[in-house]
Amino acid sequence: MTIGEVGRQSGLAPSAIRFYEKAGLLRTPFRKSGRRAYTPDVVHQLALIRFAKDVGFTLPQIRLLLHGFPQNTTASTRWRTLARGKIKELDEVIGKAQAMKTLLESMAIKCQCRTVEDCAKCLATSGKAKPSLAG
Amino acid sequence: MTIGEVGRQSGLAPSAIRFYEKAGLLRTPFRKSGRRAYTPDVVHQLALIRFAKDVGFTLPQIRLLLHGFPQNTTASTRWRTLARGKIKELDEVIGKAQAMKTLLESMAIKCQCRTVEDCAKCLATSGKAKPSLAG
DNA sequence: GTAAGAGTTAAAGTTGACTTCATGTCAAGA
DNA sequence: TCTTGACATGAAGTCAACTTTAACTCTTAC
Repeated sequence: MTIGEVGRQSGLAPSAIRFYEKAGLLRTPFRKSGRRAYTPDVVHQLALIRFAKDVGFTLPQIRLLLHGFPQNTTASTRWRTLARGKIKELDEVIGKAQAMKTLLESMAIKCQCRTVEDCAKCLATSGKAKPSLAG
Repeated sequence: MTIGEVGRQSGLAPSAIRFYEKAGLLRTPFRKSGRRAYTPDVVHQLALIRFAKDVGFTLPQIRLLLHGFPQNTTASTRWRTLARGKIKELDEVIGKAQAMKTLLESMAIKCQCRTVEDCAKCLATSGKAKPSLAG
């Protein structure tokens, strides 16, 4: 398969496929007169990469998942190892977003300020009571 | 106050304060022999900017909040107007992150694949049943 | 034989919110 | 007076995950 065909089947731009290759996610395929000649299983590999991206992994993390463990490491072990940290990250994202939403809703409901300058002073005086988002 | 003092009081780098000025969040202050000379209320304004950032607004949105409405628009109206869209965005973020987490947990629990290549094929065959994250 | 279309590369551009750098000015303290 | 430190500016660098561009090669169809 040419890189164009792989792109159509996987829904990716050829440039993205080349990029994944350079990033170490895909092995360099055979070349036929200079051009990449893929076997069809690369489409599965790309689907896996997409799935990993969908659950939040970065490209370096996906490279780790694919090629960063001792060779006899099972896939389930690889997933579990990486999933632990990522689930933590996701919990943080969720918590932070919920805190932001709460803060925003209470602001939209309770703010009686006439000018934004009033808000600035209001925040300064009530600042200590505000829930913190830091972390 | 010099920009350094403002930075120390607001917890921001002077470069960030200059950046906010250029981005249209802060009005250009008076100059004393070329240097920015601030009145203390800029610290409140910066606290407000930080708060807006904390609840998820981008700098262009904050500029809108501060200077993008007719002058007699109340602060509460400004907040409500901008909060509506942002809350929607946050709901999407939360939903997406929760979906990612669910997918990741089920992967970590249920994956029995020996190699990651098996995962790739497994995803290809069961792909239609997978919950979509698109959107 | 030639033109269109797809492939190749390396390098630069994109977005957001800044920081860092290079270079220059200025002011206060010893 | 001289040094040190803070300030000024504009340009370039940062991160992620690609895309776009420029310049070139190669295949295929006519």
